Amino acid sequence: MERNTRQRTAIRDAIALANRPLLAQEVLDAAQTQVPGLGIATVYRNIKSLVEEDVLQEVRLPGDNPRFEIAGHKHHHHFQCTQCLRVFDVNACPGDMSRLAPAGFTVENHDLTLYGHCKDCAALAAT
Amino acid sequence: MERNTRQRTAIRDAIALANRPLLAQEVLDAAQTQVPGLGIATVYRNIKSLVEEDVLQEVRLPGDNPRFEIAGHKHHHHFQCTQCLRVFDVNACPGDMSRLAPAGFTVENHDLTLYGHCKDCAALAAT
DNA sequence: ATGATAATGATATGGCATTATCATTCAAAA
DNA sequence: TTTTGAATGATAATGCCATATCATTATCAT
Repeated sequence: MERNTRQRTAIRDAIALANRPLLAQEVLDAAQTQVPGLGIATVYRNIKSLVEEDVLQEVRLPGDNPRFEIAGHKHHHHFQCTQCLRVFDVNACPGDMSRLAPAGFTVENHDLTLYGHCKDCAALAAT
Repeated sequence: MERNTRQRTAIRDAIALANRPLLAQEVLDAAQTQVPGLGIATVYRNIKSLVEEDVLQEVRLPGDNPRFEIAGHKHHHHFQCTQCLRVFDVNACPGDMSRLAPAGFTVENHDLTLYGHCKDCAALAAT
């Protein structure tokens, strides 16, 4: 992955513009609007190299396949809409979690996932 | 699954005694101490029916296969040791998460996973 | 204790995400 | 513009978890 191809650019841009973590399939769908013939293998290849280059970072949610977002965001969490299943960033954190763990356990990190209805789906449900 | 077999009992007991969520493979390992010839297919079959009967409930952690614990516990979260990879219950919760979500989003539920060293691994690391 | 049949164990199969293969295309250095 | 090999796209192969299959075993109502 040393050359700048239309495909690679479309993949990186699709993830950057989405502003939320995308599944490999979502990346393919989004990037195909720029490069119609784009193949899924190219998506996986470029995601992998972009993660190795720290341009992207992997986001894992319980029970789901990996999603990818632009790396470098400060500590944050995620929200998954139970309706459309899309995942969004949550730029907030309840704070220190050390006190929650049982005695003798040391807490180094944490993951928080919120579930509910996203703005779009909540608006639809309200009608 | 209408008969009480040694296998079914061993599987349910193994999960109950572990007092933490177990992977199918961990259930097999634990239950085989009671029923040496136990097969993995029987573990999957019984876990499935015990979940349908609400005796067990599934626990999903980011990036991991399903684990299973006795159902009916009150709202709680989980801790995964980054050393031994075992998962433990955390009987605590930071509380209401509604305020964390972006405007327009409604929060109905949440999952929290703590990462660090469990009591056993922390003790070993301290030596 | 016996018989009907549910459950088991070994293993083949399925499902699905990801990776490997390879002929072809195309980026970019000269 | 030519050249070269990295990247692509189509698809086969892989890996892993879970389920299906089926001959055998064992539960439990009678």
